[in-house]
Amino acid sequence: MNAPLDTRDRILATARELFHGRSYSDVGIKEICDIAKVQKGSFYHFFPSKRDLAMAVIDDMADDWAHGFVAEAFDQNLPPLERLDYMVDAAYYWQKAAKDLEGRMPGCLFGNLALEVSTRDEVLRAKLNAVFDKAAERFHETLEQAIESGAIAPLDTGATASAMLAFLEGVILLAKTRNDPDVVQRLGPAIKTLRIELQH
Amino acid sequence: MNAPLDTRDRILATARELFHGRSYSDVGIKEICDIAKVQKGSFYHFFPSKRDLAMAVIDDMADDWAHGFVAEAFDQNLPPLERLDYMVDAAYYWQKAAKDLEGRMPGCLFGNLALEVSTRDEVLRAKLNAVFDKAAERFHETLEQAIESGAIAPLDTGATASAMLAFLEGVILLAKTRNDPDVVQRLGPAIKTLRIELQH
DNA sequence: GCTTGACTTGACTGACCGGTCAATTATTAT
DNA sequence: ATAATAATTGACCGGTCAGTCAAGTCAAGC
Repeated sequence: MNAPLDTRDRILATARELFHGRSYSDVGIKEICDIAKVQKGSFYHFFPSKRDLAMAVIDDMADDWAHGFVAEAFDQNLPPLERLDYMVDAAYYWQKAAKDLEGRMPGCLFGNLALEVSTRDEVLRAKLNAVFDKAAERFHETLEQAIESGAIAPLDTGATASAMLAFLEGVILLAKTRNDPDVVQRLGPAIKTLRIELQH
Repeated sequence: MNAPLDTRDRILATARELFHGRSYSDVGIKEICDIAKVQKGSFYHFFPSKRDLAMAVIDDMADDWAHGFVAEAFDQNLPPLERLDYMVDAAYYWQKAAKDLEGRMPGCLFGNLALEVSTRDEVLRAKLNAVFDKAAERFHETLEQAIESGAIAPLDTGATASAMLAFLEGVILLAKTRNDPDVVQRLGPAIKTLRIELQH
Protein backbone atom coordinates (compact mmCIF):
# COMPACT_ATOMS: atom_id res chain seq x y z
CA MET A 1 0.00 0.00 0.00
CA ASN A 2 0.84 3.67 -0.18
CA ALA A 3 2.12 3.48 -3.72
CA PRO A 4 4.84 6.07 -4.23
CA LEU A 5 3.07 9.21 -5.29
CA ASP A 6 4.61 11.43 -7.88
CA THR A 7 5.78 14.88 -6.93
CA ARG A 8 2.63 16.75 -7.80
CA ASP A 9 0.44 14.31 -5.92
CA ARG A 10 2.70 14.42 -2.91
CA ILE A 11 2.47 18.20 -2.79
CA LEU A 12 -1.27 18.04 -3.20
CA ALA A 13 -1.81 15.43 -0.51
CA THR A 14 0.46 17.21 1.96
CA ALA A 15 -1.12 20.58 1.34
CA ARG A 16 -4.57 19.16 1.71
CA GLU A 17 -3.76 17.60 5.03
CA LEU A 18 -2.08 20.70 6.38
CA PHE A 19 -4.69 23.14 5.12
CA HIS A 20 -7.41 20.98 6.59
CA GLY A 21 -5.71 20.47 9.91
CA ARG A 22 -4.67 24.09 10.40
CA SER A 23 -5.52 26.80 7.89
CA TYR A 24 -4.57 28.24 4.56
CA SER A 25 -2.51 31.16 5.77
CA ASP A 26 -0.97 29.30 8.66
CA VAL A 27 0.68 26.79 6.35
CA GLY A 28 3.61 28.01 4.31
CA ILE A 29 4.94 26.61 1.08
CA LYS A 30 8.25 25.79 2.68
CA GLU A 31 6.55 23.58 5.25
CA ILE A 32 4.57 21.80 2.57
CA CYS A 33 7.74 21.24 0.56
CA ASP A 34 9.69 19.95 3.54
CA ILE A 35 7.05 17.40 4.44
CA ALA A 36 6.39 16.40 0.85
CA LYS A 37 10.16 16.07 0.28
CA VAL A 38 10.11 18.47 -2.61
CA GLN A 39 12.23 21.49 -3.38
CA LYS A 40 10.71 24.93 -3.60
CA GLY A 41 11.59 25.31 -7.25
CA SER A 42 9.95 22.01 -7.98
CA PHE A 43 6.83 23.19 -6.25
CA TYR A 44 6.63 26.20 -8.50
CA HIS A 45 7.13 24.00 -11.51
CA PHE A 46 3.75 22.40 -10.78
CA PHE A 47 1.87 25.24 -9.16
CA PRO A 48 2.23 28.84 -10.32
CA SER A 49 1.26 30.15 -6.91
CA LYS A 50 0.00 29.24 -3.48
CA ARG A 51 -3.43 30.27 -4.58
CA ASP A 52 -3.35 27.84 -7.49
CA LEU A 53 -2.37 25.15 -5.04
CA ALA A 54 -5.44 25.99 -2.99
CA MET A 55 -7.56 25.66 -6.10
CA ALA A 56 -6.10 22.26 -6.84
CA VAL A 57 -6.58 21.17 -3.24
CA ILE A 58 -10.24 22.15 -3.37
CA ASP A 59 -10.73 20.27 -6.62
CA ASP A 60 -8.93 17.26 -5.26
CA MET A 61 -10.91 17.15 -2.04
CA ALA A 62 -14.21 17.81 -3.81
CA ASP A 63 -13.43 14.90 -6.09
CA ASP A 64 -12.58 12.47 -3.30
CA TRP A 65 -15.59 13.70 -1.44
CA ALA A 66 -18.00 13.25 -4.32
CA HIS A 67 -16.74 9.76 -5.11
CA GLY A 68 -16.30 8.79 -1.48
CA PHE A 69 -18.76 8.94 1.35
CA VAL A 70 -20.98 11.49 -0.33
CA ALA A 71 -21.61 9.01 -3.12
CA GLU A 72 -22.29 6.36 -0.48
CA ALA A 73 -24.53 8.55 1.63
CA PHE A 74 -26.59 9.70 -1.32
CA ASP A 75 -26.91 6.19 -2.68
CA GLN A 76 -30.03 6.12 -4.82
CA ASN A 77 -30.96 2.74 -3.40
CA LEU A 78 -31.25 4.12 0.11
CA PRO A 79 -34.58 5.57 1.21
CA PRO A 80 -34.20 9.36 0.87
CA LEU A 81 -34.45 10.24 4.54
CA GLU A 82 -31.93 7.60 5.49
CA ARG A 83 -29.42 9.28 3.23
CA LEU A 84 -29.53 12.31 5.47
CA ASP A 85 -28.75 10.22 8.52
CA TYR A 86 -26.01 8.46 6.62
CA MET A 87 -24.47 11.80 5.70
CA VAL A 88 -24.52 12.99 9.31
CA ASP A 89 -23.06 9.71 10.47
CA ALA A 90 -20.30 9.89 7.91
CA ALA A 91 -19.42 13.40 9.02
CA TYR A 92 -19.38 12.29 12.63
CA TYR A 93 -17.12 9.29 12.11
CA TRP A 94 -14.76 11.24 9.96
CA GLN A 95 -14.36 14.01 12.51
CA LYS A 96 -14.09 11.54 15.35
CA ALA A 97 -11.39 9.57 13.57
CA ALA A 98 -9.47 12.75 12.86
CA LYS A 99 -9.71 13.86 16.46
CA ASP A 100 -8.64 10.49 17.84
CA LEU A 101 -5.66 10.62 15.52
CA GLU A 102 -4.54 14.21 15.90
CA GLY A 103 -6.27 15.42 19.03
CA ARG A 104 -8.17 18.15 17.26
CA MET A 105 -11.29 18.34 15.17
CA PRO A 106 -10.33 19.73 11.77
CA GLY A 107 -13.88 20.52 10.71
CA CYS A 108 -14.88 20.80 7.09
CA LEU A 109 -12.08 21.89 4.74
CA PHE A 110 -14.54 23.75 2.54
CA GLY A 111 -16.20 25.56 5.41
CA ASN A 112 -12.84 26.43 6.92
CA LEU A 113 -11.50 27.80 3.66
CA ALA A 114 -14.74 29.59 2.86
CA LEU A 115 -14.65 31.65 6.02
CA GLU A 116 -10.94 32.25 5.81
CA VAL A 117 -10.45 33.32 2.21
CA SER A 118 -13.78 34.30 0.75
CA THR A 119 -13.42 37.93 1.75
CA ARG A 120 -10.09 38.34 0.08
CA ASP A 121 -10.07 36.08 -2.94
CA GLU A 122 -13.03 36.24 -5.24
CA VAL A 123 -11.93 33.29 -7.38
CA LEU A 124 -11.44 30.93 -4.46
CA ARG A 125 -14.75 32.09 -3.04
CA ALA A 126 -16.50 31.25 -6.31
CA LYS A 127 -14.89 27.84 -6.39
CA LEU A 128 -15.96 27.03 -2.85
CA ASN A 129 -19.38 28.34 -3.69
CA ALA A 130 -19.57 25.88 -6.57
CA VAL A 131 -18.63 23.02 -4.25
CA PHE A 132 -21.45 24.03 -1.93
CA ASP A 133 -23.84 24.28 -4.85
CA LYS A 134 -23.05 20.74 -5.86
CA ALA A 135 -23.56 19.51 -2.31
CA ALA A 136 -26.86 21.36 -2.06
CA GLU A 137 -27.90 19.63 -5.26
CA ARG A 138 -27.54 16.26 -3.59
CA PHE A 139 -29.79 17.38 -0.79
CA HIS A 140 -32.16 18.78 -3.37
CA GLU A 141 -32.65 15.56 -5.28
CA THR A 142 -32.96 13.68 -2.01
CA LEU A 143 -35.79 15.96 -0.94
CA GLU A 144 -37.50 15.67 -4.30
CA GLN A 145 -37.46 11.91 -4.02
CA ALA A 146 -38.60 11.99 -0.41
CA ILE A 147 -41.63 13.99 -1.47
CA GLU A 148 -42.28 11.80 -4.48
CA SER A 149 -42.25 8.70 -2.31
CA GLY A 150 -44.55 10.35 0.20
CA ALA A 151 -42.00 10.22 2.99
CA ILE A 152 -42.43 13.93 3.65
CA ALA A 153 -45.00 16.57 2.79
CA PRO A 154 -44.23 18.93 -0.09
CA LEU A 155 -42.00 21.88 0.69
CA ASP A 156 -39.59 24.30 -0.97
CA THR A 157 -36.99 21.71 -1.90
CA GLY A 158 -34.41 24.18 -3.17
CA ALA A 159 -34.41 26.38 -0.10
CA THR A 160 -34.67 23.48 2.32
CA ALA A 161 -31.75 21.74 0.64
CA SER A 162 -29.59 24.83 1.16
CA ALA A 163 -30.79 25.07 4.75
CA MET A 164 -29.76 21.48 5.37
CA LEU A 165 -26.31 22.09 3.95
CA ALA A 166 -26.01 25.23 6.08
CA PHE A 167 -27.08 23.30 9.15
CA LEU A 168 -24.51 20.59 8.52
CA GLU A 169 -21.76 23.17 8.13
CA GLY A 170 -22.96 24.99 11.22
CA VAL A 171 -23.00 21.82 13.29
CA ILE A 172 -19.46 21.03 12.21
CA LEU A 173 -18.40 24.59 13.02
CA LEU A 174 -19.85 24.33 16.49
CA ALA A 175 -18.40 20.87 17.04
CA LYS A 176 -14.98 22.13 15.99
CA THR A 177 -15.22 25.06 18.36
CA ARG A 178 -16.19 22.70 21.15
CA ASN A 179 -13.51 20.31 19.85
CA ASP A 180 -16.07 17.57 20.32
CA PRO A 181 -17.23 15.35 17.44
CA ASP A 182 -20.14 14.12 19.56
CA VAL A 183 -21.84 17.43 18.88
CA VAL A 184 -22.25 16.26 15.28
CA GLN A 185 -23.90 13.06 16.41
CA ARG A 186 -26.17 14.77 18.92
CA LEU A 187 -27.34 17.71 16.82
CA GLY A 188 -26.92 16.34 13.30
CA PRO A 189 -30.08 14.23 13.10
CA ALA A 190 -32.17 17.39 13.52
CA ILE A 191 -31.32 18.07 9.89
CA LYS A 192 -34.43 16.07 8.98
CA THR A 193 -36.68 18.47 10.88
CA LEU A 194 -35.71 21.49 8.79
CA ARG A 195 -38.52 22.72 6.58
CA ILE A 196 -39.03 25.73 4.37
CA GLU A 197 -42.56 25.82 3.03
CA LEU A 198 -43.45 26.59 -0.55
CA GLN A 199 -44.70 30.10 -1.27
CA HIS A 200 -48.28 30.06 -2.53
CA MET B 1 -20.24 62.28 17.69
CA ASN B 2 -17.23 60.08 17.40
CA ALA B 3 -15.65 61.28 20.58
CA PRO B 4 -11.87 60.94 20.36
CA LEU B 5 -11.07 57.45 21.52
CA ASP B 6 -8.04 56.83 23.61
CA THR B 7 -5.20 54.81 22.21
CA ARG B 8 -6.26 51.42 23.50
CA ASP B 9 -9.79 51.83 22.25
CA ARG B 10 -8.59 52.99 18.86
CA ILE B 11 -6.44 49.88 18.53
CA LEU B 12 -9.30 47.70 19.66
CA ALA B 13 -11.87 49.21 17.31
CA THR B 14 -9.52 49.08 14.35
CA ALA B 15 -8.47 45.50 15.01
CA ARG B 16 -12.06 44.43 15.40
CA GLU B 17 -13.05 45.94 12.11
CA LEU B 18 -10.09 44.50 10.24
CA PHE B 19 -10.31 41.03 11.80
CA HIS B 20 -13.99 40.91 11.02
CA GLY B 21 -13.66 42.15 7.49
CA ARG B 22 -10.73 39.94 6.56
CA SER B 23 -9.19 37.48 8.99
CA TYR B 24 -6.92 37.18 11.98
CA SER B 25 -3.78 36.11 10.20
CA ASP B 26 -4.33 38.34 7.20
CA VAL B 27 -4.20 41.48 9.31
CA GLY B 28 -0.83 42.53 10.65
CA ILE B 29 -0.06 44.65 13.66
CA LYS B 30 1.60 47.26 11.51
CA GLU B 31 -1.57 47.73 9.49
CA ILE B 32 -3.66 48.05 12.63
CA CYS B 33 -1.22 50.60 14.03
CA ASP B 34 -1.13 52.62 10.82
CA ILE B 35 -4.90 52.89 10.63
CA ALA B 36 -5.33 53.48 14.35
CA LYS B 37 -2.58 56.14 14.18
CA VAL B 38 -0.55 54.44 16.86
CA GLN B 39 3.09 53.49 17.01
CA LYS B 40 4.15 49.89 17.28
CA GLY B 41 5.75 50.39 20.64
CA SER B 42 2.59 51.97 21.93
CA PHE B 43 0.64 48.98 20.74
CA TYR B 44 2.82 46.65 22.74
CA HIS B 45 2.40 48.84 25.75
CA PHE B 46 -1.28 47.92 25.81
CA PHE B 47 -1.25 44.43 24.36
CA PRO B 48 1.51 41.95 25.16
CA SER B 49 0.92 40.08 21.91
CA LYS B 50 -1.28 39.79 18.89
CA ARG B 51 -3.04 36.93 20.55
CA ASP B 52 -3.91 39.06 23.56
CA LEU B 53 -5.32 41.60 21.15
CA ALA B 54 -7.53 38.89 19.68
CA MET B 55 -8.75 38.01 23.15
CA ALA B 56 -9.61 41.63 23.84
CA VAL B 57 -11.35 41.93 20.48
CA ILE B 58 -13.49 38.89 21.23
CA ASP B 59 -14.42 40.26 24.64
CA ASP B 60 -15.19 43.64 23.18
CA MET B 61 -17.38 42.26 20.41
CA ALA B 62 -19.13 39.81 22.72
CA ASP B 63 -19.93 42.71 25.00
CA ASP B 64 -21.33 44.93 22.28
CA TRP B 65 -23.20 41.97 20.95
CA ALA B 66 -24.75 41.00 24.26
CA HIS B 67 -25.84 44.55 25.01
CA GLY B 68 -26.79 45.33 21.43
CA PHE B 69 -29.10 43.48 19.11
CA VAL B 70 -28.89 40.22 21.01
CA ALA B 71 -30.39 41.95 24.03
CA GLU B 72 -33.04 43.41 21.73
CA ALA B 73 -33.79 40.17 19.96
CA PHE B 74 -34.08 38.18 23.15
CA ASP B 75 -36.25 40.80 24.78
CA GLN B 76 -38.25 39.07 27.47
CA ASN B 77 -41.35 41.04 26.49
CA LEU B 78 -41.37 39.53 23.01
CA PRO B 79 -43.19 36.23 22.47
CA PRO B 80 -40.46 33.55 22.47
CA LEU B 81 -40.80 32.47 18.87
CA GLU B 82 -40.73 36.04 17.65
CA ARG B 83 -37.36 36.44 19.29
CA LEU B 84 -35.95 33.86 16.90
CA ASP B 85 -37.25 35.79 13.90
CA TYR B 86 -35.90 38.99 15.38
CA MET B 87 -32.48 37.42 15.74
CA VAL B 88 -32.48 36.22 12.14
CA ASP B 89 -33.64 39.62 10.94
CA ALA B 90 -30.95 41.37 12.91
CA ALA B 91 -28.30 39.12 11.42
CA TYR B 92 -29.67 39.77 7.97
CA TYR B 93 -29.73 43.55 8.25
CA TRP B 94 -26.30 43.65 9.77
CA GLN B 95 -24.77 41.57 7.02
CA LYS B 96 -26.64 43.47 4.35
CA ALA B 97 -25.49 46.81 5.71
CA ALA B 98 -21.91 45.59 5.81
CA LYS B 99 -22.10 44.33 2.27
CA ASP B 100 -23.64 47.52 0.94
CA LEU B 101 -20.86 49.43 2.63
CA GLU B 102 -17.85 47.32 1.80
CA GLY B 103 -19.00 45.08 -1.02
CA ARG B 104 -18.41 41.88 0.91
CA MET B 105 -20.23 39.95 3.53
CA PRO B 106 -17.99 39.68 6.59
CA GLY B 107 -20.01 36.94 8.25
CA CYS B 108 -19.86 36.35 11.97
CA LEU B 109 -16.63 37.41 13.66
CA PHE B 110 -16.91 34.57 16.16
CA GLY B 111 -17.58 31.94 13.53
CA ASN B 112 -14.78 33.25 11.36
CA LEU B 113 -12.28 33.25 14.21
CA ALA B 114 -13.46 29.88 15.48
CA LEU B 115 -12.71 28.12 12.22
CA GLU B 116 -9.47 29.99 11.69
CA VAL B 117 -7.76 29.70 15.04
CA SER B 118 -9.39 26.95 17.05
CA THR B 119 -7.05 24.28 15.75
CA ARG B 120 -3.95 26.18 16.74
CA ASP B 121 -4.76 28.14 19.85
CA GLU B 122 -6.47 26.33 22.64
CA VAL B 123 -7.06 29.45 24.72
CA LEU B 124 -8.70 31.39 21.92
CA ARG B 125 -10.77 28.34 21.09
CA ALA B 126 -11.99 28.10 24.68
CA LYS B 127 -12.88 31.78 24.68
CA LEU B 128 -14.89 31.49 21.48
CA ASN B 129 -16.52 28.40 22.88
CA ALA B 130 -17.63 30.38 25.90
CA VAL B 131 -19.16 33.03 23.63
CA PHE B 132 -21.10 30.33 21.82
CA ASP B 133 -22.19 28.85 25.13
CA LYS B 134 -23.62 32.15 26.20
CA ALA B 135 -25.45 32.54 22.90
CA ALA B 136 -26.83 29.03 23.16
CA GLU B 137 -28.10 29.92 26.61
CA ARG B 138 -30.25 32.67 25.13
CA PHE B 139 -31.78 30.19 22.75
CA HIS B 140 -32.22 27.80 25.62
CA GLU B 141 -34.24 30.14 27.79
CA THR B 142 -36.28 31.17 24.77
CA LEU B 143 -37.22 27.55 24.12
CA GLU B 144 -38.05 26.94 27.75
CA GLN B 145 -40.42 29.87 27.70
CA ALA B 146 -41.92 28.85 24.39
CA ILE B 147 -42.77 25.47 25.86
CA GLU B 148 -44.05 26.98 29.07
CA SER B 149 -46.39 29.26 27.16
CA GLY B 150 -47.56 26.37 25.02
CA ALA B 151 -46.24 27.89 21.81
CA ILE B 152 -44.38 24.68 21.00
CA ALA B 153 -44.51 21.09 22.13
CA PRO B 154 -41.91 19.92 24.67
CA LEU B 155 -38.50 18.97 23.28
CA ASP B 156 -34.86 18.71 24.30
CA THR B 157 -34.33 22.41 24.90
CA GLY B 158 -30.60 22.19 25.49
CA ALA B 159 -29.80 20.27 22.33
CA THR B 160 -32.27 22.21 20.21
CA ALA B 161 -30.82 25.49 21.42
CA SER B 162 -27.35 24.40 20.29
CA ALA B 163 -28.79 23.22 16.99
CA MET B 164 -30.37 26.62 16.44
CA LEU B 165 -27.11 28.40 17.12
CA ALA B 166 -25.33 26.00 14.77
CA PHE B 167 -27.93 26.63 12.10
CA LEU B 168 -27.56 30.38 12.40
CA GLU B 169 -23.79 30.11 12.09
CA GLY B 170 -24.16 27.74 9.15
CA VAL B 171 -26.57 30.04 7.36
CA ILE B 172 -24.17 32.95 7.81
CA LEU B 173 -21.31 30.77 6.57
CA LEU B 174 -23.24 29.84 3.45
CA ALA B 175 -24.39 33.40 2.88
CA LYS B 176 -20.82 34.63 3.18
CA THR B 177 -19.64 32.04 0.71
CA ARG B 178 -22.38 33.09 -1.69
CA ASN B 179 -21.60 36.70 -0.76
CA ASP B 180 -25.34 37.19 -0.57
CA PRO B 181 -27.04 38.39 2.63
CA ASP B 182 -30.42 37.40 1.21
CA VAL B 183 -29.51 33.80 1.97
CA VAL B 184 -29.88 34.70 5.64
CA GLN B 185 -33.33 36.07 5.07
CA ARG B 186 -34.46 33.14 2.93
CA LEU B 187 -33.11 30.28 5.03
CA GLY B 188 -32.97 31.84 8.46
CA PRO B 189 -36.65 31.52 9.42
CA ALA B 190 -36.33 27.74 9.18
CA ILE B 191 -34.56 27.99 12.54
CA LYS B 192 -37.99 27.67 14.14
CA THR B 193 -38.56 24.25 12.55
CA LEU B 194 -35.53 22.67 14.21
CA ARG B 195 -36.49 20.09 16.82
CA ILE B 196 -34.56 17.58 18.88
CA GLU B 197 -36.93 15.38 20.83
CA LEU B 198 -36.44 14.46 24.47
CA GLN B 199 -35.05 11.02 25.17
CA HIS B 200 -37.55 8.90 27.08
C1' DG C 1 11.19 71.38 42.02
C1' DC C 2 11.57 66.61 41.90
C1' DT C 3 10.22 61.99 41.35
C1' DT C 4 7.45 58.51 39.61
C1' DG C 5 5.16 55.86 36.32
C1' DA C 6 2.14 55.74 32.43
C1' DC C 7 2.51 56.53 27.72
C1' DT C 8 4.88 57.44 23.13
C1' DT C 9 8.41 57.32 19.65
C1' DG C 10 10.65 55.02 15.78
C1' DA C 11 14.48 52.47 14.64
C1' DC C 12 15.70 47.81 14.91
C1' DT C 13 15.88 42.37 15.03
C1' DG C 14 15.76 37.88 13.15
C1' DA C 15 12.73 34.82 11.22
C1' DC C 16 9.84 33.77 7.73
C1' DC C 17 6.85 34.84 3.74
C1' DG C 18 5.69 33.85 -1.34
C1' DG C 19 8.09 33.75 -5.30
C1' DT C 20 12.31 33.72 -8.87
C1' DC C 21 15.94 31.86 -11.42
C1' DA C 22 19.91 29.87 -13.72
C1' DA C 23 21.92 25.67 -13.84
C1' DT C 24 21.55 20.73 -13.84
C1' DT C 25 19.71 16.15 -14.46
C1' DA C 26 16.08 12.71 -16.34
C1' DT C 27 13.06 11.43 -19.59
C1' DT C 28 11.10 11.06 -23.94
C1' DA C 29 10.57 11.54 -29.08
C1' DT C 30 12.79 11.31 -33.31
C1' DA D 1 22.69 9.57 -31.06
C1' DT D 2 20.57 13.75 -30.49
C1' DA D 3 17.51 17.22 -29.70
C1' DA D 4 13.74 18.84 -27.04
C1' DT D 5 11.30 19.01 -23.07
C1' DA D 6 10.06 17.88 -18.36
C1' DA D 7 11.53 17.81 -13.74
C1' DT D 8 14.68 19.05 -10.05
C1' DT D 9 18.02 21.58 -7.44
C1' DG D 10 19.22 25.10 -4.03
C1' DA D 11 20.66 29.63 -3.67
C1' DC D 12 18.58 33.90 -3.72
C1' DC D 13 15.15 38.13 -3.63
C1' DG D 14 12.56 41.92 -1.55
C1' DG D 15 9.14 42.37 1.60
C1' DT D 16 6.63 41.58 5.75
C1' DC D 17 5.92 39.33 10.06
C1' DA D 18 5.51 39.67 15.31
C1' DG D 19 7.99 41.50 18.66
C1' DT D 20 11.96 44.48 21.19
C1' DC D 21 14.13 48.33 23.00
C1' DA D 22 16.46 52.51 24.49
C1' DA D 23 15.28 57.01 24.66
C1' DG D 24 12.31 60.10 25.45
C1' DT D 25 7.54 63.06 26.73
C1' DC D 26 4.27 64.35 29.94
C1' DA D 27 1.11 64.83 33.78
C1' DA D 28 0.14 63.83 38.60
C1' DG D 29 1.67 63.51 43.53
C1' DC D 30 4.50 65.15 46.93
